[in-house]
Amino acid sequence: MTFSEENYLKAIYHLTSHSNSGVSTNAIAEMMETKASSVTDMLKKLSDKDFVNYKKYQGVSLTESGKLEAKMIVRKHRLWEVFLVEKLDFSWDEVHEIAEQLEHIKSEKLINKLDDFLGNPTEDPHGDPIPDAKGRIIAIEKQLLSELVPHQSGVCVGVKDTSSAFLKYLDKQEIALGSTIDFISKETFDLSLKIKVDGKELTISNKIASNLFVKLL
Amino acid sequence: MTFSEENYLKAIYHLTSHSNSGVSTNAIAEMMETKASSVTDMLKKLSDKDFVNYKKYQGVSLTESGKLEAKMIVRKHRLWEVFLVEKLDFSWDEVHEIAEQLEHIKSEKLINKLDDFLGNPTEDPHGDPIPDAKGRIIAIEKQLLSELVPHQSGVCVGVKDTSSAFLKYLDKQEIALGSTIDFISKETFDLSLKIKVDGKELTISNKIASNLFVKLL
DNA sequence: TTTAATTTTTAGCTTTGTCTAAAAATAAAT
DNA sequence: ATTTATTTTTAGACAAAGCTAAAAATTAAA
Repeated sequence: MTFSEENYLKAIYHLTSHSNSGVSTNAIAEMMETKASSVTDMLKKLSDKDFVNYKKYQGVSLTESGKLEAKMIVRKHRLWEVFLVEKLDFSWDEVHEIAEQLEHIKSEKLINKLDDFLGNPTEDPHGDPIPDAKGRIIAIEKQLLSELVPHQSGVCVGVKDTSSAFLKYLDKQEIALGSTIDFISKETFDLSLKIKVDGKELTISNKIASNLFVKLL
Repeated sequence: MTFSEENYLKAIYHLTSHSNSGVSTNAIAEMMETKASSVTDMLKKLSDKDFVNYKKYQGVSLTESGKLEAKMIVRKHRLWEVFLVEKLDFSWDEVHEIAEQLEHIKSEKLINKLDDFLGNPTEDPHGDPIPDAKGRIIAIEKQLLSELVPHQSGVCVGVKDTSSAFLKYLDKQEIALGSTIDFISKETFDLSLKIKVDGKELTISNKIASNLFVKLL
């Protein structure tokens, strides 16, 4: 399995995980920052290897085998992110790029030993679940902060947007995984939210709120 | 810099490190398990990028810039090997292949943080020196066990052959880095050596002795 | 010092993954 | 229900890195 094939599988996995139907050639091209024609070529190859169900013009979905492969790549990516943050003291906005490289290292023994070394974590530094060695995922119950109604409270358990810009914003506002968030009120004009983060009052835009996952208290 | 370019630089580095003259196309081809024609192609590319001094039919050597690149790859390889053995509990015969992949991960920050995390080791699990961030190498004084004369003693500080077969043999004989080795006598017929390893008497072939580095006591 | 053997390079082909441009299929709109 | 727009696929080209086979240069041998 080449790096490129792995990246396609991962992209298809992420595009289909939240909407269990097929995904379009264009959607993959956009996510991979490549051209639709390149995607078509790769889909043929992945289809030959039975990693995807592909019929011309009909979109594509992962086979069981493709899904497992994709999960193993995600597993590696997220475990390496934990390593970088927990052991090497990287901040959560720096780890994605490096993990993009590390996720392609091939050694099952390595990844399972790394998993043990890290204490078998179930979430990565952004709150995303880490598949186990068999591809099982324990999904935590969580919702977007923007979906709450005033006077509800929760603990910050994840971010939807993992861009460096967003994560650095959160650092500046001292919002981190584990922070307690009390939803005080919503401004009807711009949908901005008044919240308390670990007791400290703060106003955030709706865009911020719709990228923060919380677990209700 | 591609993986392939990095692998060529590394090969040329290893081939020239112990004999500071140029190296032949064929020697590189043999080390890389590829064809001479492929080597020629790559040498042109590396020469264009000023990593090697190359003139047709005249052999090749590394430029300063090429040597530094090569050392950084060796640095990464050996630091990852330390990580695998010290932190993930791999044995010294398992780490080479995985480090061959990890050495190509691109992030200076990563490798320097890893270096610190490991306590800035100066040797890898096989006793080979680890270049520092600037490419400096502290060479330990060592010689092959086969070069000693009877009644000399030393501490095992490295192996020349790092093949899995050899390392597993050493494990079986309980010879490890740090073992004290007393050279008792040499058999004139087959040049085999009678030695004591941490006090325990043992006979080893000359082939074994000429792949073990010791530091004289 | 020619001839023979070896080494190295060139020329041309293959595969992988990408691209552009054009054709075909599907979806949307009048 | 056509026409128009969009999406997707095909066809053909390109760069990277490898290969084989043949040519050129170097080295060794007679």
